[in-house]
Amino acid sequence: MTAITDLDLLSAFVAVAEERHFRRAAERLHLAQPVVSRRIQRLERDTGVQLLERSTRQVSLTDAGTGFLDDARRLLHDADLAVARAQRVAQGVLGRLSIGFVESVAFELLAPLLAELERRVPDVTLELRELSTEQQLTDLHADVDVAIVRELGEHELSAEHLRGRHLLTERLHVALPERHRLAGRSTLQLAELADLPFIIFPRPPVPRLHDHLLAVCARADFHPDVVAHAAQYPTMLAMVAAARGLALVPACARAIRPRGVRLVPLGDAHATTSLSLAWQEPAPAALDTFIDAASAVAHAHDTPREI
Amino acid sequence: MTAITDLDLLSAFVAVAEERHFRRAAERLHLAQPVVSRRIQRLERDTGVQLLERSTRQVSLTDAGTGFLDDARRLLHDADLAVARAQRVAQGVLGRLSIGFVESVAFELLAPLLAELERRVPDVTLELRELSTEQQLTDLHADVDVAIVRELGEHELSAEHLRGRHLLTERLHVALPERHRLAGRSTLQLAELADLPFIIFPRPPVPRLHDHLLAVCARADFHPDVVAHAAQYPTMLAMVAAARGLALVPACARAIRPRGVRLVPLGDAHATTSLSLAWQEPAPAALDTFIDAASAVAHAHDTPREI
DNA sequence: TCCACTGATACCGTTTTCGCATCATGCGCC
DNA sequence: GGCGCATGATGCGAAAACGGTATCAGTGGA
Repeated sequence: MTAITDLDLLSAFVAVAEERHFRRAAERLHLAQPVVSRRIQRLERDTGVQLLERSTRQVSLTDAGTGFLDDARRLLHDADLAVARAQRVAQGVLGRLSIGFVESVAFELLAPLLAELERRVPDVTLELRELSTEQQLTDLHADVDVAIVRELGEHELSAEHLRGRHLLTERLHVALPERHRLAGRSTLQLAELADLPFIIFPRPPVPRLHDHLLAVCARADFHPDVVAHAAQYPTMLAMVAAARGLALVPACARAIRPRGVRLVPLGDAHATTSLSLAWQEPAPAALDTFIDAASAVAHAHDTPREI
Repeated sequence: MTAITDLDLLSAFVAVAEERHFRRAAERLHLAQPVVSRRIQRLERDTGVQLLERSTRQVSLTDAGTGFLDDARRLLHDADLAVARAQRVAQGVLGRLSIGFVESVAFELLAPLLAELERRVPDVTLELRELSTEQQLTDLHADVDVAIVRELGEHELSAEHLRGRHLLTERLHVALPERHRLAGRSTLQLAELADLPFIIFPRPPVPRLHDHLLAVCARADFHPDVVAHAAQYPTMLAMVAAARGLALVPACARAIRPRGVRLVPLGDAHATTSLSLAWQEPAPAALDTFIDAASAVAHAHDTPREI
């Protein structure tokens, strides 16, 4: 098998072919002229093909050399390109990133986050998957590189290679039918809702938020009177609009402007809910940029408004 | 500039990536295992990118390595391809050959010659140019790699790097109007034509054939009574058919079966005309095959018939 | 005829690279 | 749970490869 192993030989050949002069080619390559002579000899020996016709007065390409010149240039270029691509993947500016997120992220956060990622890493292909928090933490290493989840506890990060980071905390709001007697209030206390009917997230599919909201109520010393369950926000808010009960939702639910529903912020200090990032090591290099972008976008949404 | 110079590093990387095992990769490459370890290290150092994740128990590709594997395989393949192409050009089975030929070659010789070349060197692109002998010998190094010419003298080959080779000799025929009194003869002697009117090739565009035919007549001790000139065979034979005169043409003119014209072979020993190849060094590698094919085709046409 | 200039070669010191032997580490088995 | 085996990494000495300087040899022009 006669094959090329050293791209320096190709560089020498390209230089000589373009300069048609061994000494000038050597200068271009910052080498002594005999080195270039030997590289051309080695290239011709390795390929078994005479590529250059040379006398002491002039250098010219053979037919085989003419064709090989194009191939050599392309090979050198492709080699550089391959290295550059690998470097860009390692830097996280090229590649693929699979992002999982809970439904409510799509209300406000997702659009500016995608815009920011497009700005920072346009060559990273994003795969978006709307999933529940539970599904995401389970599938984390399979389909999802990074998850945006609700109510991630610090203690959960002890799992193997599981890492997490708090993103933002938002105030809980009460969703009321717009003709409800409390709908005109600018703020409410949980205690005022103790005897009212609640629509709440069902435990089996979304246990985390279910448990969190019950815990929030418990800190206000009551157990809500649950009259219905809904696993998605539009369903839940439609039920509120139909005056079946009221619901506790994150502030970002305001963004979907539900018809016939008023959202009133809760004044209780602990009436909040958090969004966090979670991922599993090793992660794609684009993750760092993603975390940065997500934090920036969350911060921009967080500070101007009250939590 | 961080770049690859050694394709052996890529081979090592591909082997390790495919085997996911340094020792097996080393065996595949017929190397000791430490060599492979160091080649991977060198590749990662040269590119500045970690391509493999390796513990003592398993080897896996990083994201950058996964993409780089494809590029590395393609680069190695392209390098082999480039060498193979150059070798094929040097062997003359790939490339380009420009063939010049005089008009009469198209009558008989050209078709089987092209078929033979297609069979022997299908990847050689042929450029065909019908030109006079004079034009070909002038343009030889410019546009035409090899010329098929009439009446090439040995003394002409003394020119710089001009080479030649006799191809075939064919008998001259007399072209007569089919109702001419001599048209029924199976053979004729030049001396019988001494007083008849001749149509002949004009000297300026085709001096070689003009001079040759006059010389042939001179050896039969007469100077033809030239009543008209024609530079192409169809024109000349149309004039013969119109009974303007008679003409001397090579045997291959039979192949065009001119209407209203009879071709009668000349019995004189010297009443022949030759086709030769001419080329200029250096010539494309495909020339050898061409000479071989042309000789074979000429021989096949030459031997079954009388010259 | 000589000179200037070209690519090829000889030689030498340095660097690189190879293979062997060995080390460090991590998983599995008893 | 400690021992053993397999794996990739490292140390080292010998050999090969490589680059640079000096020089040779061929060619074309003054």
